[in-house]
Amino acid sequence: MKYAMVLVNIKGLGVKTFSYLIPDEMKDIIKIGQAVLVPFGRQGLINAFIVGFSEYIPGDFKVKKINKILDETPLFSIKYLKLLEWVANYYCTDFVTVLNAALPMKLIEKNAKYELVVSYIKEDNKLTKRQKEILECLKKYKKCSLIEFENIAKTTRATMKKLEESGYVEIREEYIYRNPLSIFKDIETEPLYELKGEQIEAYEGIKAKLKSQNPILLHGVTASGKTEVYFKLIKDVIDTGKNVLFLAPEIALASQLTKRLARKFGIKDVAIWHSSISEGEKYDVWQRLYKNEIKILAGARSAVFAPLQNIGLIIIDEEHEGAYKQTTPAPRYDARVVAKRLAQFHQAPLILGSATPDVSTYYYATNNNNLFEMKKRYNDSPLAKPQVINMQEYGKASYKGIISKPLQTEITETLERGQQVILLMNRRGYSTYTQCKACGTVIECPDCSIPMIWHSSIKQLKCHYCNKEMSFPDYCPSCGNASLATSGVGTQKIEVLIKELYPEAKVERIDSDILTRKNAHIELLNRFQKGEIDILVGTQMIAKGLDNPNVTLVGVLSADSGFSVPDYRASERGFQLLTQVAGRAGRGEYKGKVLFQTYNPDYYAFQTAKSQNYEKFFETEIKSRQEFDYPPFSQIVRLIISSENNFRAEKSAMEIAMRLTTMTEKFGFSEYLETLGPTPCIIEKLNGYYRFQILIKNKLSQKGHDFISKFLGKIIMPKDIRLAVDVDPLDIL
DNA sequence: AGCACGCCGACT
DNA sequence: GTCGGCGTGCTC
Repeated sequence: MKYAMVLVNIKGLGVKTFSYLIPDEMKDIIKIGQAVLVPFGRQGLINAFIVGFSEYIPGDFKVKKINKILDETPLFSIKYLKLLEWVANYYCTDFVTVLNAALPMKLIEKNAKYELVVSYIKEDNKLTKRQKEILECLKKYKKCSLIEFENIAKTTRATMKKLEESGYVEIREEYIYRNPLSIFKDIETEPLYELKGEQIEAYEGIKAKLKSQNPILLHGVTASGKTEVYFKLIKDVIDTGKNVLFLAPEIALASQLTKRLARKFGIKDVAIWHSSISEGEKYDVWQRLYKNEIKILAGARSAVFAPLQNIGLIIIDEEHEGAYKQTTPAPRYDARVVAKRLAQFHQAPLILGSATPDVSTYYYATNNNNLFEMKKRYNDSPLAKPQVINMQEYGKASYKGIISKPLQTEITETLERGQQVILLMNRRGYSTYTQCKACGTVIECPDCSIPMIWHSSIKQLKCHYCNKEMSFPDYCPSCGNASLATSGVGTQKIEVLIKELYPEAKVERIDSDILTRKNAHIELLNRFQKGEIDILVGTQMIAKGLDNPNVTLVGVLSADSGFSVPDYRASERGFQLLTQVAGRAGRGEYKGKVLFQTYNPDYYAFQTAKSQNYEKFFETEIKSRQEFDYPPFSQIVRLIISSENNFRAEKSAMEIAMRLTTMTEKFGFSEYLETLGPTPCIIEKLNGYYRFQILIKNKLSQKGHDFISKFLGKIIMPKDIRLAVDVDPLDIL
C-alpha cells in the first residue's frame, strides 16, 4: 500500500481525513489505529491517526510523507472502524462526523499521556530552611504530581529542579490513570441476590437464547426486579472471561447503575462512560478498555462507541427511552441500533429491557420468539389500577376547573395517612398560551412558530424551544386592545393551586425550569425520598425511577395532553408516560392509588393505559402502524430543509424532493421508496429558521437505503440553506 | 482556525 | 503607484 488515510483534528476545520505517503521504512509496521505525526499546512507537525490504506489518492494534490509513528500499539481496531463506517452509512452522514462523535477529542488532539511526578529521596543538613520545609511537605506523600505538589508546597519548578539535581528528590514521567469512579472509594461490597419466581424463569429463558442474532426483550412491569436478572446474567458472562456493556438512558441513571455494579462486581472491574466525564478521564478509560482491563462498562448512549474488548453481553435498560437517540448534532444515531450491530460484530447477545417497550422492539421480539415477560412486582405489591376521572363530568365541580373533587378527596386522605403524593402535569410554565380576548391572537415567539408561555416565577413569557424571554405585553400586538390573558395549565399553576388547597402540606415542583442550580432536582428528589415533601408536582421527570414506598397516590392532571400531539408516535409516548408514572404508586407495603383526569376517556391508548395492559395497547397500535405503513413496517428518513428565508427554504426543499422522486424512478426504487412532501414542518419556524420537511418511507429495503444514503451524500447545499437528515426520527414535528 | 491570495479605495 | 481593508478559499 502506497498511501495512508490519516485522521487529523484542526481547530476550526474539525476532524477530517487526509492522504499521506507511507515511507518505505514504515511499510512493515504501520497499522490502522496507530498515532502518527504528519506535516500539515503551515502548522508544522501535528498528531494524526491511521484510519485506512489505499493505492491511490482521491484527487489531484501534492502529497506529503508521514513523519513518524508515535506508538506502535494501535488505539482502535479495524473492527471498530468498520462499525463506525456502518453507522455513517446507516445514518446518511460521512465517516468523519461519526468519528468525531465516537472518539474522545483528547485522543485525536494530544497524545501526551505522561505526567511529571515527584518523589522523596533523602534530606540532610546542607539544605536551606525553605528547602527543608518543602521536603517535610513532600514526605507526607509517597509521590505526587509535580504540578500539584508545586501548588501544595507553594514552590516553583526551578526550586524543584535544583532539589532534583542535588539528589534530594526524584522527578520522572509517569502515567497516572484518572479514575472517574474515585468518588465511590469507600464503597461497600454487596452480594448478588437470589432470584425468585418470574425472575428465575426470565433468567433461564434468556440463558437459552444467548446465541440469538436478534435482540432479546425483557418486558417486566415496573418494580418487577429486572436489574437482579441483569446482574445474574452479567456474573455468568464475566465468569467466562468476556466483558459487558450496560447502557442506561441518561447520565444520572448511568451513575446510579455504575455504583450498584461497583458494589456487586468490585470497583476495579467497572468503568463509566458518558458525555460529561472529562476528556482526560475518557482518554484514560479508553486506554484501559483497549488493554482489556475493564470487565463492565456502564454508560449513556455515547458508551456504545467506547472500545470495549471481547464483548460477551450488551444490556440496554429502559430501552423505550428517547434519550438513546441523539437528536442534535449529527450523527443522529440511536444507541440501540448501533448496539445491535456491535453485538453482531462480537457475536454477543443484546438484551433490551423495559416495562413499556418501544412498539417496534416488541414487534420484532415477538416475531423472533425472543420475548420474556415478568408480570408481577418483585415484592408482590399489587400494581394500582388507575381510576379515570372524566373531566367532562367532573370539570364543573373541580377546583378552578383543574383539580377534580375525587382527586382532592384522595389527596386529603393520603395526607391524613401521612403518605406522599405525586402529581404529573406534562407542561412547564404557568399557562400554555397567551391570547387576546378581543381578536383571538395568540402571542408567538418572534423566532419560532410556538406560543410563548407565561412563567410566573420569573414574570416573563418564555419560548420552550429557543428559550427566548420577553415581558408580558400591555396591549395586543395585533388589535391594540388591552385584553391579553393567559390560558391553559402548566406545572407552575398546579403548584399554586395545590398550595391554595392544602396550605398545611409541603409542596414542591420539579421540572426543567428549576434546573438552574446544578443538581437542584436531585436534592428535591432526595428530600422527597426522606419524606420532607408531601406533594411533588412535576413534568415527566418525576415519572421515571422514583422508588419511594411511601408514595400511595399518583394523580395525572391532564392525562390526554400527550396523545393530542400530531405525530405517529404520540399514542405510544402517552401510553408509556402514563404506565411509568402509575408504576410509582404503592411500591411498598401500602396499597397505591392512581387517578387519571381526562376529557377523552374512551380513547384506546388511554383505555389500555388505564388497565395497564401493554399487549392490548400493542395490538391496536401495531394495526394502525401497518395500515399507514409506519415503523416497524417501514423505515422513515426525515429531511429538514431550513433557512432564514422562507421562500428559499421552500424552493430548495421542492428541488430536493423533485430530484429524489426522479432518481427513485430512474433507478427503479419506486417499489420500495415513497417520497412525501415537501411540507412545512409542524413547527414551521424554529430559532428564526423556516423549516420544510421531506419524509422518505422505505419499505425495509437495504438497497433502497443505500440509494438514499448515496443520494444524500452527493447533495451540496447553498450556504444559506441547511439540510438535516434524521434516520428513524423520534418525532416528525 | 490561521494564513495567503486577490481585488478595490485612499493616500504619501 | 502601493498600502492595507477584509472576503474567499485551502490545508493531503
